[in-house]
Amino acid sequence: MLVHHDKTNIVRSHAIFKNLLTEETEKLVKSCTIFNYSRNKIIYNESNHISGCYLIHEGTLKIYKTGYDGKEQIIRFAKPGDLIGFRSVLSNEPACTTAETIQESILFFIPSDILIELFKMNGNFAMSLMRITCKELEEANTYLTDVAQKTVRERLAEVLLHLYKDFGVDESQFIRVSLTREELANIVGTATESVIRLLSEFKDDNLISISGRKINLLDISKLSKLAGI
Amino acid sequence: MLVHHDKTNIVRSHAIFKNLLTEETEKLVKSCTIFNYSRNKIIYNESNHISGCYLIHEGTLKIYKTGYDGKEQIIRFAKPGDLIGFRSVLSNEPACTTAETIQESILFFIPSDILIELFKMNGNFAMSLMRITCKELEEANTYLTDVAQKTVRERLAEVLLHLYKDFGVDESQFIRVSLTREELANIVGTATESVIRLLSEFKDDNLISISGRKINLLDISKLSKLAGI
DNA sequence: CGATGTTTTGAGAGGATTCAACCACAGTGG
DNA sequence: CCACTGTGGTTGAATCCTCTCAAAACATCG
Repeated sequence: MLVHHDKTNIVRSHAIFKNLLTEETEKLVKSCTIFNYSRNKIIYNESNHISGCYLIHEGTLKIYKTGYDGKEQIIRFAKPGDLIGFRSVLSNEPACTTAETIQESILFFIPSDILIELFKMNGNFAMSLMRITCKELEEANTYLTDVAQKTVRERLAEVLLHLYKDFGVDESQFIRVSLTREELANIVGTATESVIRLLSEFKDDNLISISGRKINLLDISKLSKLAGI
Repeated sequence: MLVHHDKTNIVRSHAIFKNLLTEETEKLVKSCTIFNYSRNKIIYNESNHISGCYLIHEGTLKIYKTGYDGKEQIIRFAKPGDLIGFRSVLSNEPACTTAETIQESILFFIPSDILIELFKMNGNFAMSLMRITCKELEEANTYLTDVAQKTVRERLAEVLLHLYKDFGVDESQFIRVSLTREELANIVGTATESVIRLLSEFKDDNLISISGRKINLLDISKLSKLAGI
C-alpha cells in the first residue's frame, strides 16, 4: 500500500481530476485504494454490481461485451488516465461490459458514493465526465455505422489505424500493443481466420509488416484510403 | 408562438426537467422557442455547429449517421420527452449525427448557454442527463455487438421487437411507426432487398403480418428466440 | 520434451449483396 | 383523361465475401 502522499500525487497527475478543489482531492485520496493486477485479470464482469469505479494509473485493459454465443466484442481499450466503470456507478446499474487487463496494471479504486458526491457538487468535474461519455458515445455510433456498412477488410484497416493512433509505436515502428489474432478479430467483429488471411494480404501488399503479434504500418495513407477515412 | 403559460406547462410536463427549481424552470422557459416541423425535415446535420438542443414535445425523429458512400445508418429514434443535440452542446463540438423528422413534430429549442448553466448549477439535472447518455452508450455498445456478431435475420427480428417495445401498437395491433423498407434496412444495417426478403419469410412463418408499412408481431416469443434475446 | 494454446492454410458451404427487371401507386402536366 | 414520371416495393439470378470446419505448423512454457 502506498502512503498518502504518493496517492495524492497519483490523483493529481491525471487530467480528469484537474477540476477538483483541494479539499475534494483530499477526500478522494482518503477513500481510494490502489490495486495491482497481473495480465488477463478481470476487474469486473457484465452484470456485476460494482461498488465503485477505477482510474487506470498504469497498464491497459480491454473493455468488451460477451455475445449470446460467448464470443467477445471488444468495445474499446482503457489506458492510463482513463476512468472505467463510472457509467455503472452513476446509473446505479450492473456493469454492461467486462473489463480485463491485457498487461500488468495499476488501478485506483474510487468508491461509488465519493464519485457521486463529486459529480453532484462540482459542476466542472461533472462536465468532464459528461464530455468523456459523450465522446465514447460518438465513437460507439461511428463504429456501429462502420460495422454495419463496411467490409471486414475496410474495418481491419481502420482498426489498425486506430491502434496506431491510440498506442503509438516503439523504436522499431511497431504499434505498442500486443493483441492475439483472436482479440483483433474481436475488435473488428469477424472470425480469427479472416483476420489472419487479411493481415497476410496487407503484408503482401506492403501495407504492413508483421513480427509475431507486433505490427508495423508501412503505408498509412493507403491504409486510410482502404479504410474509407 | 405560444404564450408563456403554455410553454411553462410544456416544460414541466417532461420528466427530464423535473429536477429543476422554480426559478430555473422560469429561466429555461423564457429563453426557449417552440418550432413546428413537417415530415422529413432536417433539424440539424452532421458536422453542423448547433446553437442549442431540442426537446421533443410531439412527433418522432430518426437520428442517423451517414456512411462514406452516403448510406444512412439509423442510430435511434427520438420521441416526446427526449432531448436531442445536447451531446454536441455540452462537448462544444459539431453534431455527429443528423436529426430528421419522420412525422410532423413540435420541438422546443433550448439555447446552449442555458443548458450548460443548468448542467453546472443543478447536480440532479446533470445526473439526469448523464444517466440518459450512459443509457444511450450502453444501447450503442449492445447494438454494436449485435451487428458484429448476429446475422441479418437475427438483427431484423431484434429490430422489430425494439420497435414494438418503443412505439407500442395501435388498435389493430400494428406497430405505431411508419418506416420505409429502406429505413428498416438502415436500422438493421443491411440492403433494402434483404429486409424485403426476410419480412416475407417472417410472414410465411407466421411470425408477423404486414399491411403496407404497418407490421404486426404475431409471435413475440418465437421472434425473441430468433433474435437471440 | 510433451502439452497446451496460437497461428496458419485449405476447402466447402452459406449468407448477403448487387444488378436488373418489373409492378404498384400517386402526382404531374399536356 | 391519359401518358409520363418518380418513388417505393418485390422478385430473380449471379457473384462474392465471409464463416465454418478441419488439419497441420508453430510457439511457448513448465
